[in-house]
Parts: sequence; structure tokens; C-alpha cells
Amino acid sequence: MNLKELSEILGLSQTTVSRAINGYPEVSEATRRRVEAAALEHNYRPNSRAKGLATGRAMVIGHVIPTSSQHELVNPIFGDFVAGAAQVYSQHGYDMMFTHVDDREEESAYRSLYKRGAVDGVILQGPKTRDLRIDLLSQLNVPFVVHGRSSQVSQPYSWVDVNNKRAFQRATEFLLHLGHRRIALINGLEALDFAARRRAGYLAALEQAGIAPDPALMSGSEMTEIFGHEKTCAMLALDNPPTAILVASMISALGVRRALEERGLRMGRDISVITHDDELSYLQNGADVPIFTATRSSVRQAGEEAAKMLIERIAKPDTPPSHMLLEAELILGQSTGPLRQG
Amino acid sequence: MNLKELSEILGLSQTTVSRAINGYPEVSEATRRRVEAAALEHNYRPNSRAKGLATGRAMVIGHVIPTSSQHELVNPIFGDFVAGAAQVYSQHGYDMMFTHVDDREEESAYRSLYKRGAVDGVILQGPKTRDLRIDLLSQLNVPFVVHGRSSQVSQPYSWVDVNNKRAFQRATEFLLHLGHRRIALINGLEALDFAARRRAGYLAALEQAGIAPDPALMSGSEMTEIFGHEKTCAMLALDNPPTAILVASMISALGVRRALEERGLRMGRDISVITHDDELSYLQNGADVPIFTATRSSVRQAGEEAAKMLIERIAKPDTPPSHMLLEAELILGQSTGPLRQG
DNA sequence: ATAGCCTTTCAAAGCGCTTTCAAATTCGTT
DNA sequence: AACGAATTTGAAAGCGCTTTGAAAGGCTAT
Repeated sequence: MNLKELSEILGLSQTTVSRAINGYPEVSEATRRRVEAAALEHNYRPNSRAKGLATGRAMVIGHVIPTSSQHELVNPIFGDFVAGAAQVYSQHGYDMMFTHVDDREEESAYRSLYKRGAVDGVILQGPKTRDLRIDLLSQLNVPFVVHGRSSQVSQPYSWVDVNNKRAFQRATEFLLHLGHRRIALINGLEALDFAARRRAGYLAALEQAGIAPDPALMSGSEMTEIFGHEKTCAMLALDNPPTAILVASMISALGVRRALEERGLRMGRDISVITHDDELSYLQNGADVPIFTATRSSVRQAGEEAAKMLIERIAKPDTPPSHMLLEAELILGQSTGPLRQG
Repeated sequence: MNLKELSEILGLSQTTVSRAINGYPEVSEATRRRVEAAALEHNYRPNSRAKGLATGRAMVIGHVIPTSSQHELVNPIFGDFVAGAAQVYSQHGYDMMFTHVDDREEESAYRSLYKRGAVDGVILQGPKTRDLRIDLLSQLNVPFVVHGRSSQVSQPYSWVDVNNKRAFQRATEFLLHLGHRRIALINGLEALDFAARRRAGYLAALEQAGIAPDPALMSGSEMTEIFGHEKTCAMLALDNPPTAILVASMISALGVRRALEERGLRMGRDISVITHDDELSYLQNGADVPIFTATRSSVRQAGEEAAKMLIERIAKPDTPPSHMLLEAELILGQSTGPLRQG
């Protein structure tokens, strides 16, 4: 059932039927109702490709998933972000498209995705500290919004980010107030901008307190449970182990907790832990009282905001870039406590 | 840059250029090279909507995410499944599209997605024991593959599934061999087929051993960490607590472990735990020696297989449905041990 | 040179929609 | 009754591609 057939059935022109369906004003109420009834009855759905070809809009938003960051697609944080975005998209009639590409071909993928008209805009995930994709997308003139920022990119672009630096600075300061001096950082991949900023916050707090950072207490990698476990084990085996640990994700924090428990250390008493909590829907930080003291910021909300911003940009491509900096809360849980003397 | 412009630049007809680009044989090698060079130089990408309109194929696979199963999109298991599928899609030139819909409109969404030509095929996720979507899709004549099965649907359809029943039956038998008699089941949502099958396996093993199932030891819900924790707490508070627990997911198992550790119980010694392990990439079951004894099956692989099967179906829509039943391994970890005499 | 056969190229129709511009109809006024 | 304005409908072009059916060009064999 296509437009032609439907209009023949109704004894109307394609023009009128098209208008009636798309809510144009120059159609009489009577015909509109007639058309709508017939469309429903015959289960007519306009072909989106034909529509897209005629209008020049795909009504699809693209997300590109590079293969190399193996865990990206699979990353639970990504999942919640996308869930938030998806909800906004569907409210505005957009679909969401994923393209999975080898990262050597990533540039080509972005170029292709937009130029071939498959999408109207793009969300850029997991920016590095100096992310070339941003230059590429601006140059291609694709409407896009970055989830996060890229510190070393100077030209303006739209982004939604959490104040990662301040969050980790505050968390570190809090641990310092509790008397801790040996504070470890188990970070995300520090090639990624958010991790670099968290590190900067951590370092800033240490410096302010006049404490020299110890490389043995700092590490960053893909945020898996295993990594949190491994690093904690390694650090606890040091001659001068940390008395507090700052962790970049709930997932890694689970590994940290496992390592601590294996050694009979109790969080909050024997050692303090603060984690970043993205408010993942299936991995909440406890029920009533939070398990972990945490810097908290909903990644799902970030997804919603980024989606809104992108849709706005698509509608008005020539507005100057917009930004949204979300502050993370520092919430008190059971995993922190004053430094125990010796 | 479109086909018309490119062909004018080359002084060729659109026909010839199109053929050269798409690798048709009736083009001389010389012109083909010339066309390819020009396409590259001018960065030409055929418009996919126009192409789709002309060929009738979208080169897109659809996944529908109902909103009600709030965690579905966000579900880490879903993420790994999709990662596997995405990889296969991209190898075959397909993109992947997600539609996020309220589940009251799910029927309409499927209908729409295919009829309006947005996708060439669909993957059905998380089937219920009696899933109406399967009837709908067959009736619409959409190529589709189900991840999992729907026990109460009798008509044939294509699926990729894990032998959930056997996996949980074996796991239960193993616990019985170790001497356990009070075995708890912390399951997924039992309206979903995979969870129902796991329960069936569990029950079959108990029955064979002549043990009457105890409703107080059985529960199913969304597989979150919190749920695993809550249920374990509740069950341990019983007059006659379980000595072994069977868990449907690593995520819930983490909650189980947390509950046990809070009470000072050690897995493998004081209480036995077996979990299902989907081999999530960022949540592995330990490094060398598995933490949990587990029924293991890669959900990522399932995604790959389902994608292959679907692409096959799209190519040959009239072949009879195919099936793939993956067996889960029972791997021995540190979380199980013989029943301790009370 | 010519016929016949490949090989290579092209013009034009068609995919299903939107949208411009023109035409037909209706209505309120005089 | 007639006119202009406002409302409602329609014919046809166009979006960028593929593909059919025809034509042109290049061979070989006579």
C-alpha cells in the first residue's frame, strides 16, 4: 500500500492525501478525516526512504562505534547514555542508527554516514583529549554534539559534559579532610578526556594540600571489574599502601571491593573508597544508604540532554554551539571514614 | 556531489557510472578505473535513501527496544549481544537501527518499521514465554530472528538460543551431588522465556532427586545487583536458609556476594553459589581461576550468530526457519563446595 | 567490404514521496 | 447575479539512484 494506491482508493490526488497525512492546513476537515480513516484501515505507512529523498531529511541520528575501543558499545555506561538519548529521539520522531567500524576507518565512516544522507546528525562519544573527529565533523558541517569534551580542541563545538575535574577534586579534598595522605587513583583510560580531567582534579587537590603525587598510586585503564581488582591488589602490596582509593566507575569499584574483602579489609573503617557513580539503572549504589561514597551524575540524563541539544542543532544549524556542564553531587556512603592511626 | 554531477564531470552517463561503482561486469576496466578515481577524488558517496528507494533494500537491520522493560536497552547483556551482531552487520554492509517505543505501541512500531521500508529485517529480543510479537512478525512477513525462544508459540520461526534448561539442570545436579538440599534460585524475570526455562531445569533436577521445591527459595525479577542482594538477605533470614544459591546473572551474583560477605559467609565454604555467566566483556568472571562456578555461554557470540542467520534469511526469505541451540559450559570456580555438616 | 557477434555505453522510466504552481470550487459582498 | 477573495484540490516536476531495452562501437570471420 503506497500513496498512489491510497489516493486512487480515495479518489483524491496524491498531493491532497500527502497533505492530509502530514497535517498541512490547506485540507478541509472532512477530507482529512476521510484520508486518516482510510490510512488506518489500509494500514498505510509512508515509505521513509521516499520521504527522506523528497524532504532531504533522514529523521535518523547516528552514533558511530569504533571497534578498537572494544568495550565501548558494550560499556554499561554507554548503554544508559543511549537509553536516555533514545527516549528523546523517539519523542521527536527520530530513529537511532549505529554504525560499527574499525577505527582506522572511522573518519571515512563519519564522512560517509552524513554525506550519503543516512543521518541528520551525529553524537560523538568518548572524546579523547585531542579528538580529531571533532575537526572532521565541523569541517563536514554535520550537526553534532559531543558527550564530553576534548581539552585540546580549540574551535567551538557543542557538548554536554559532567564537571569531572571539580568532582574528583572535591572527592580528593574530602579524603584529605578525613586525614588521608596516601590516596590512590584508579582511573579510566587517560587518553580519554573525562579521565584526564578527573586526574587533573585529583592532582589539583593534592597539590593544594602540598602532597606530591605518587605514580605508584595512579593508574588508568578500561573500567572493568577485573582492572579494579588487579590494581587494588597491586597497590595494597606496596610497602606504603594507600589508605584511600578514588575509583572512576562503579564497575571497577566492585573489583576494588572484592580485592579489599579478600584481604579482610572493611571499607570505611580500614580503608576509604570513593567512586564515580553514573547512576546505572541495573547497578545502583545500594538501596537506601549508598554503599559507596560517590561523585554522582546521571549518565542517562546526559544522554537526554545531548539528544535535545542535537535535535535543536539540526533544526537550527546556524546557531552558535551550545554547552551544558552538569555538576556531580558528592554523596556520602559507607565506604569512607577518618584515617586510622597506624 | 551526486551521481549526475559526477557523470557530467566524467563525460559519461549516470548508468555507466553507477555500474562502475557497483561493480557490474559490463563496464570496461579503463572506465571503471577512471570512475573510481573520480569518485574518490570528489568524495562521492551514493545517497543511501535514493539507493534504497531504487533497489527496495534499506541495508539496515532493526532492533526495537520497548520502554517498559526499562532496563532492556541498558541491560549489559543486551549490550554485548548487540556488539556481536553489530560486528557481523558491518561486515555485510548493514547498519543497525534502534527504535525506542512505549510497549503499548510496540506492535505498531514493528509494523511501521518494516512496512515503511526503514529496515530489511528485525531481531527480536527478550521473548516472553508466549510472545505475540512472533505472530505479528510472521504475519507481516518480515525476515526476523529471535534471540531466545518462546515456548508457547507453536508456529516455526528462526531463533538462536542457549540451552537454558539443561544448563540450570546441570548446575542444580552439581549442587545436589555436593550434598546440598536447600538450593535457592535467584532468577531473571520469569515472564521471559529464558528465565522460565532455567526454572524448569532447576525444578527438573530437584524432582529427579526427590526434593520438593520450596517457594521461599525461588524468586525472579529484573537482574540487578540490588535484587541479588535483597533476595539473598531475605533468604538467609529464613529459619531454614539455603546452603546453595543458583543465580541467573553475574550482575545479580555480585549482589549475592555482597550480602554473603556482609554476614561473614565465605562462598565455596559456608555457602555455594553458581551463576550464569554471559561472558560480558567488562565483567569477567575472574582472571585465571573463575570466581564463580558458572554456566557459561557467550552472549556476544549469540549476537553474532543471530545476525548471520538474519542476513541469510534476508537473502533467502523463503527458506524454512533455522535454529541454533548453543550449549552452556559448566565451569568450576571457587564459589562451590561440599555441604558443610551443620 | 560486410555480416554477425560481443562489448560497452546511453536515454529514459521508475522507486514513493513532497511541493510548486495552477486550477477549480466555495463563499461573502455588492 | 456577478465579482473578487479565500479555500480546497490537482498535475507535474523533482529528490538521487538503479535498471531495462536500445544503440553504438569494436571484433572476427567470411
